[in-house]
Amino acid sequence: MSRGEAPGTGELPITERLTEGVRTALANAGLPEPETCVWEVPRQAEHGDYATNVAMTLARAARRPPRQVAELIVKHFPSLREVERLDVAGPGFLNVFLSPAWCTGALGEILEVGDAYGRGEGERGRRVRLEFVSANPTGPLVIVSARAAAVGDSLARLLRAQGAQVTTEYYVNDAGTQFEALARSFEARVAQEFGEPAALPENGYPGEYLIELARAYREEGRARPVGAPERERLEHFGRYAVSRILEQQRRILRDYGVEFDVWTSEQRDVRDRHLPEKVLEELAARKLTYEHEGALWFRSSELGEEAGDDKDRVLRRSTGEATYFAVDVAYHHYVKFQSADRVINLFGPDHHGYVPRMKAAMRALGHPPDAFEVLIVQLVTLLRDGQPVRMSKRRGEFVLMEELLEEVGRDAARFTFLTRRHDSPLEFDLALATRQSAENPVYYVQYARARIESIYKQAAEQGIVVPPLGDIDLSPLREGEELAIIKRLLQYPDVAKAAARALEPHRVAYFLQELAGIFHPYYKSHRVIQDDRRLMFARLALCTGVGRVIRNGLELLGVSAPESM
RNA sequence: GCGCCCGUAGCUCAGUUGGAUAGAGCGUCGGACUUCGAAUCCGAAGGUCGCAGGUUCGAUCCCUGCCGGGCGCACCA
Repeated sequence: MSRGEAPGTGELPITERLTEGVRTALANAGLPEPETCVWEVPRQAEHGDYATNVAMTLARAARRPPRQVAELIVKHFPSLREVERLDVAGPGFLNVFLSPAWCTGALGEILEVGDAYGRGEGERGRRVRLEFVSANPTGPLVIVSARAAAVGDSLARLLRAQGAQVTTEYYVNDAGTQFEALARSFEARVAQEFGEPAALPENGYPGEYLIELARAYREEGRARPVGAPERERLEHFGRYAVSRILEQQRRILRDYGVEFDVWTSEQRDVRDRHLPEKVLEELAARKLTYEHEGALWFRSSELGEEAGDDKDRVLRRSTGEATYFAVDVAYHHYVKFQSADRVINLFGPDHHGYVPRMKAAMRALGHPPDAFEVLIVQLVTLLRDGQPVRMSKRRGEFVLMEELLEEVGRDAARFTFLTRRHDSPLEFDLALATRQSAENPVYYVQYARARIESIYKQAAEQGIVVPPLGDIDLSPLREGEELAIIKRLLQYPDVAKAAARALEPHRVAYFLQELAGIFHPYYKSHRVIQDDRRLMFARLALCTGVGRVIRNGLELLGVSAPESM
């Protein structure tokens, strides 16, 4: 049942057509309509290509046994060219068997849609603000940032592919105590560079990179603000260090394939615009603040069960200075929500205790509960030959994102991060990853695409002229494996859509592995290039479809799909 | 002590809003290159889904308790 989709975006995913069929059948049978109709791909072939439990969920409302509901659906199901047969099975499952002829025809549609295959409209009209990485500009990026960057960037791609308007953002904490600690540390390093005795401050940053930065500073012949007031000196050294460190971070991220639409400065875009003061007034006007012992508190514990925090939080210290929390609330309310109706943040696990107060604040300021989402990207435990590599910025020892990329490569790193759920901790063995890089699943997927290109190259060398894809007769595709591959390709739009909805890129990664996992054996046991021209062209078309979906899928993950490896 | 996340094959992890006989990769063992790329393929072994209850037609999934691991509980960020 087409709804007149815009050209180039393809037909509705197969499951949506089946759902339409079920709704029609229920209406014809005079039964109540379900809110949703969930389709799953059964593990066993005898259970069909798709199955739904809708009859079971509807049994109560229909006041009939599940199997009877299922039988009524079958009886009143409209005749769709997609469907060959409907079965009622087990306690009341509805099993759908797709029509082989329709499937091979659908391959033609996939080829026609091309790089738009798998795109959808589910998120059309939504403006999403997506923030990730946002590491403090106090040092180089480490491994967790690589994970967050992979997840965040892929989420942006997934949401955009579903029609959302996404702004990716890197928030720079270039103010506050950490900024000050950086400035003091750097000032000390510069002094040392000029041969003066200077000690790092108590909570300073001891890493090598500040020494290198100090050398660069001296070589540039900068005028040191010796004797200037402390505030000026810290501003001078802090700004210099932050801008250089950010430059480096941005370069590494770009090499990783991640570019941000917006780099927001806490100082310039929030504090200098006096947004914290403004938001305190707004919260006060809503009677959500109170004074206690000279500080201003937010009644975060009184905002209802779901939105509430376990205690109230300080917004303005007794010194008169706004807390990090207050600045963050202002930043979200005035900056992020000004240009978006959905705000998604990726945080590290050390910030998860921070989430309830932020949610409480967003809700207090009138944003719908689900408009503000936080995804916790769990830690990466780094191992080298089974031994944990401890990471601590304070102690100045860590494994850098740069080193990771050198050792295992961009594609392998991204794919590895994206084959895990973002909220599950991940163990990454560097030595193992390097040694096994040839067997890494990412190459398995990429190889399938490269192989397909290779077939075309081979065909060209033999002087075979392949007709335009649209002119190829696909009906010779009769093998079970061929049909299975096409059916898998047909699942792709549902996978892409579900991954975007659930904010789970790993679904795409697993799908691609499975697709490659049925393509490689097929390639091994069936010749593409052969004397039977009709069959050869049909198989070439099938290969093109596989390559197309692999490319589209890897694109969503930000992983390359080279023509040859 | 309180809160959040996590316990699935030797290891690293999937398991689609509760579905039918729990999967993949790596590792191990045994096979396959004179034919489109062997970064591949074929086969085998490997499980009390942490433990114990509960909810129902049905639980790896939901609820309760316990055990084990991670993280958080600032007028830090």
